[in-house]
Amino acid sequence: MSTPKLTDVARLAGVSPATVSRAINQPAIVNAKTLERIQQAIQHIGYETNTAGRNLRLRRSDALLVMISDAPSRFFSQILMGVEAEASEAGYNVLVSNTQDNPERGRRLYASIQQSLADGILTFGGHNQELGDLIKNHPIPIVGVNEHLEDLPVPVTTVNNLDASRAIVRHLLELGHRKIGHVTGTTTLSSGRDRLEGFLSELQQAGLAPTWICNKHYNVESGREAAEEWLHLTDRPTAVFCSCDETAFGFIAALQRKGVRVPADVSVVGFDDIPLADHYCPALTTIRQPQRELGVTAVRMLLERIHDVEADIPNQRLSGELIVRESTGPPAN
Amino acid sequence: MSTPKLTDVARLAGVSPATVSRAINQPAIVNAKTLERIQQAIQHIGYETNTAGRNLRLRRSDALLVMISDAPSRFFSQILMGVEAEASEAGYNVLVSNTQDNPERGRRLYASIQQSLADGILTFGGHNQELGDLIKNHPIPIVGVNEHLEDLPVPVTTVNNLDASRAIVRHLLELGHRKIGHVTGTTTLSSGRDRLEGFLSELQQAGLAPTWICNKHYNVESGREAAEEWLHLTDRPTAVFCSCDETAFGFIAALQRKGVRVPADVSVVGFDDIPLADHYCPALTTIRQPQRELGVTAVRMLLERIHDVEADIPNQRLSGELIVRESTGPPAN
DNA sequence: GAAAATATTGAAAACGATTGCATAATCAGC
DNA sequence: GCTGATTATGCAATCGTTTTCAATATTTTC
Repeated sequence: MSTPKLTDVARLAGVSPATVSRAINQPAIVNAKTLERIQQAIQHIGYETNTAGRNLRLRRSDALLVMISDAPSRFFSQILMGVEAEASEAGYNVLVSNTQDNPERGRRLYASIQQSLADGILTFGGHNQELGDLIKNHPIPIVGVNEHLEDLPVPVTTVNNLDASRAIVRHLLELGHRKIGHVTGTTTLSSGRDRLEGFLSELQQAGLAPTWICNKHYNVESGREAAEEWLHLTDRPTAVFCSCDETAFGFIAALQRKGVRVPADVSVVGFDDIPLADHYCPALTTIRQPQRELGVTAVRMLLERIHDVEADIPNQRLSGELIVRESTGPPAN
Repeated sequence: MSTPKLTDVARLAGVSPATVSRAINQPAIVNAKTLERIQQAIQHIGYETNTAGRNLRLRRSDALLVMISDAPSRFFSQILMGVEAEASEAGYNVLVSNTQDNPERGRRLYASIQQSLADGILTFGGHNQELGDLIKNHPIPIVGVNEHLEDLPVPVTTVNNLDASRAIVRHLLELGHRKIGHVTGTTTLSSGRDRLEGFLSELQQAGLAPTWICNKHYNVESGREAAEEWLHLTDRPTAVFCSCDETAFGFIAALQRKGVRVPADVSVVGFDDIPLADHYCPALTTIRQPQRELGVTAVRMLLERIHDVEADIPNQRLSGELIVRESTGPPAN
């Protein structure tokens, strides 16, 4: 007497379970009269199809898996919201899993995927040994978010890091800066490399060489450390492109503490446009990432792959927008 | 020839499927010799139990559902990491779902829960109509995180907002402040109310009345708005307790823009201790929330409830820690 | 050494849905 | 009114596990 099942509906409607199943999944092929009777019955006893039974029979799961291989990324939750919305729209559930540091957990996860835990994988963050193995052994739909996966035949969606970085440099050049520095992100990640490359190439095109390259990671501490270095430079850049907003904040805060003013003494640019960027003092000039759209796009790509395993899915580069605020201005002199 | 199943293992090991199942789930009751043979076979063909089949038979899902009813909360991803880690440890998967604004989606979700989509629910954020209905109709294990759910018999885990707020006020009193204000969080949420109440009660105990109460929400904009108000006050508090770090940042940034110095002109305290708090200028005095631990605790409570539906599970209040940094100091005069 | 107790295993029936094949019912055309 | 095409339905097998019940093998006990 617990949850009603297909059979209960069938009995109530006076038809066979097969017909009820068809009424639900392919209403077109069942007689209008019968259909209505069945729908009434479903309404009446509040029937909902059982996922486990259906999954077992259909050998699929209606679930997407979100994998995060590192600490919660900079704006993970924003993207996740996009993922969730789009997936749910398409009738899929979203599983979250973190493979951090634990190869065994990663292995178990991948193993369980082959059998209907999830129909596809969305992976955040960089390359990953187990992921590579998985793909080799069991072709399963996978789409990468934010970072390219070296050597792996996995379509990815990212912001156009190259163009965005170039736009930043152009902005600084237009303000009159000639001595420009860059605090890199994690350069083992493709985004870190692309931002660096965009920075370098645009400078080169202007006939300039970078004044300062500071190799760091995507976090606040990196900004503070970079500030230390900057303070000790003999030839200081008048503008610094930090690889993400957090780094920019750490950089600015550490400088302010030493009495250096932004942008009067040095201009600073970030990347991402996190909510705080507009409410910092000074408000941060940065690149707005289409966070939610990244999630949505990733799901669309994944579903396409799921529905047609052979489909050739190209990488998607979404464009970031330069948001000019207070942290950039003309060079001191 | 695709993924090996129980039967394949059985055939290879020369036993019945039943024995293989036992070897996996209750190794103790199967003969040592047989057990080893079975394990060899499992290893050999790389068998992994099929979730759908198992779930169907056992009528459960080994999955927990994370519900988020509002925009990605302030430190959602941190807590989610805790949830994921603890759940995975116990062999559970984590589903993420967002019911925001869409009652139909909420309904569908709840409906599908009754039948093995998830064994339990973790809900972030406040009360929720559908949730109430769900509980009434189908008792299912649920645990709340961060916020109390009015009227619903749902155990929750939160930081001890009352004590933390009191600690903040005590800190400000010790610094010599007598005119203290509070920018509230969302007071339709229990956390917002508790922080306010802690603030008021500690002041009262010191024989003081609040100088300023500014009703806002948990976000950056609120901080900026509150700053506007503060600037127009005739009797300005010398210290302001902002209900979360973001609000504090918005508040400080807007003040700095007007030339008001923190903490020289006004002391500011936040709540949460997000990563940026330590790298702001000035570094923010705030309450450190045990974010990851909140997630872990929530999962433990939920699992307890799942294993014993009758269990009486008390609310868990984790304690926050006051972190004194640069944004608070003695009053101006 | 036989009876009784215990330890291992297997056969078969679920769990709840979907679907290929076959059958029954309806209908068009002459 | 009969044949052949079409439309609707039902039967029964299947997806991969788990578990009850009964049967067999192994010990233990006297």
